[in-house]
Amino acid sequence: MGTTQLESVPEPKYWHLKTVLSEALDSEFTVGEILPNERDLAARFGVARATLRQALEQLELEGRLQRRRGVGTTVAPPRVGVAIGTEHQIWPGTGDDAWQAVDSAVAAPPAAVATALQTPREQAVHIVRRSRVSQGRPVAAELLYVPQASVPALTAIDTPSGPARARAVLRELQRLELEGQDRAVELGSARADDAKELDRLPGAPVLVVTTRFFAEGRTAALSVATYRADTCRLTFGASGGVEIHDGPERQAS
Amino acid sequence: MGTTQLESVPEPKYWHLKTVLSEALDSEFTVGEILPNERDLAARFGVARATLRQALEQLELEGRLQRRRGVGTTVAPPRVGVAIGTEHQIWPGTGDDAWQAVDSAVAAPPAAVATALQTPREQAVHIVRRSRVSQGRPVAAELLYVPQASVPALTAIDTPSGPARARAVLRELQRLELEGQDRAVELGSARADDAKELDRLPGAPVLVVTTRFFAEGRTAALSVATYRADTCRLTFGASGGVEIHDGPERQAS
DNA sequence: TAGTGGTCTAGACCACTGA
DNA sequence: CAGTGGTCTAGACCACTAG
Repeated sequence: MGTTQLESVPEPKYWHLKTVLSEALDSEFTVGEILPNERDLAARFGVARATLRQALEQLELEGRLQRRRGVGTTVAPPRVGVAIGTEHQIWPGTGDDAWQAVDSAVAAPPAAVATALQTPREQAVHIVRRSRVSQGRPVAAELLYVPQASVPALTAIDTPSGPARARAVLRELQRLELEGQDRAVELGSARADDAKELDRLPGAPVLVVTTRFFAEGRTAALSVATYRADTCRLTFGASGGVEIHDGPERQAS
Repeated sequence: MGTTQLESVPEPKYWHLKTVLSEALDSEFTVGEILPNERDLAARFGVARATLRQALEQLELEGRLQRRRGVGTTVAPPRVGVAIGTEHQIWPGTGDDAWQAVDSAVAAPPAAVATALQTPREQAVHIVRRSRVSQGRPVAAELLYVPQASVPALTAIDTPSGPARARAVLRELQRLELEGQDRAVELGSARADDAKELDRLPGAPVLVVTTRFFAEGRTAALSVATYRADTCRLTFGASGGVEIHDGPERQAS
């Protein structure tokens, strides 16, 4: 019996470190400020650099910090609310929807995509690459898969390459009557190509938004958009966004 | 094995390892199968255990693996699609919506929550805890914040504690006319209490779904639900879900 | 109690950035 | 070029689970 040390579970050092740093960020740092380098920080807290890095990684995952090789660690601004749903209730590319067409090609889709599109495997589809920028920062990279059956007027020959070609595919797609759509959000890690476009390292955490567009009784297009998980908050519904989660907030502004 | 390092850019070992393991999971393992332990795997690939762990962590983040201390590493089943929006287009707790009321209390909310609710700081609110189970596994833990003004008929005294009290709050809430709602999804890391409920370690990656419920011209309730990011795919819209992202799929079955 | 994953250390070297 | 974060190593011990 004696002392009740029920929850005297030794808290991991990196967890405690994260808490301490998090509070320091709230009270002693401003957005954009550069933190001391990892070696100094580790020494200051009396831990190995790897342990310090474990705490920093968590904070970066939560959008509190931003780290760049060769530069340093800075205090990240609050996550930017990115609207999902409003500009996608319609065909992609309709109106100026914050997306910018980058490129387009005709190629066989990944197996999983072919399954969702209900097209035979090895059946080439249009693949349109788009990127989304918000407040001057790249926030998302998208691959849009469009079966050739959805844009029958397009022939591979008479269209230019690059952004113009991508826009041509989107334009043709908009001729169909959109009957519905389907969306899913899950956590993923950035592929090398997406990472480059998002200005992150490969493997960076991303929110993968998969959207199926239905028309003519089938899946007429499939969008796979990867959003930077560290800097983005995906918002759904009418108003702009919610400024909430569990952690303490930076400021009211 | 001899590593193919003939790439122009030296690919990190853990990244290459992850690719190799991912392909092995597709071809040589079945769901639920136990992998060799980390020390053996590291030796087999000729890397340090920390490096091997970096690859495993990525695969776990992507929902390919499941690791449990004291047990081992197993091949995870495909992510379960969890519907968001359908059972939340209405007041929480309406119908049997897969959520289970756990507990309830009256306390001062976190500062960020008070801001969103537009209630004065230090103003106590009802806090209802619910958990969501899908296919026998806990997938989400929710904290629902309800200002006392939204449920005026409730007095703190005459209601029992525990689940019954939680259900009473929900029941009162449903008397209001829901005027709209607002949702946001972002990446977070599990707090200690949520982690315990989700059967994960603190800091585990979670998808935080924040929903504001509007009634009587104000925010009548705020829900903060944390979903296991490793096992969940949040689905929106009509049909059940999409089975797609970039990675190769396990099997159709 | 044996075996697992989780944490931690104290180094080393590499890739990248900016002056 | 110097300084940063990113990768990697070879250990050690701890917390947890199950037989």
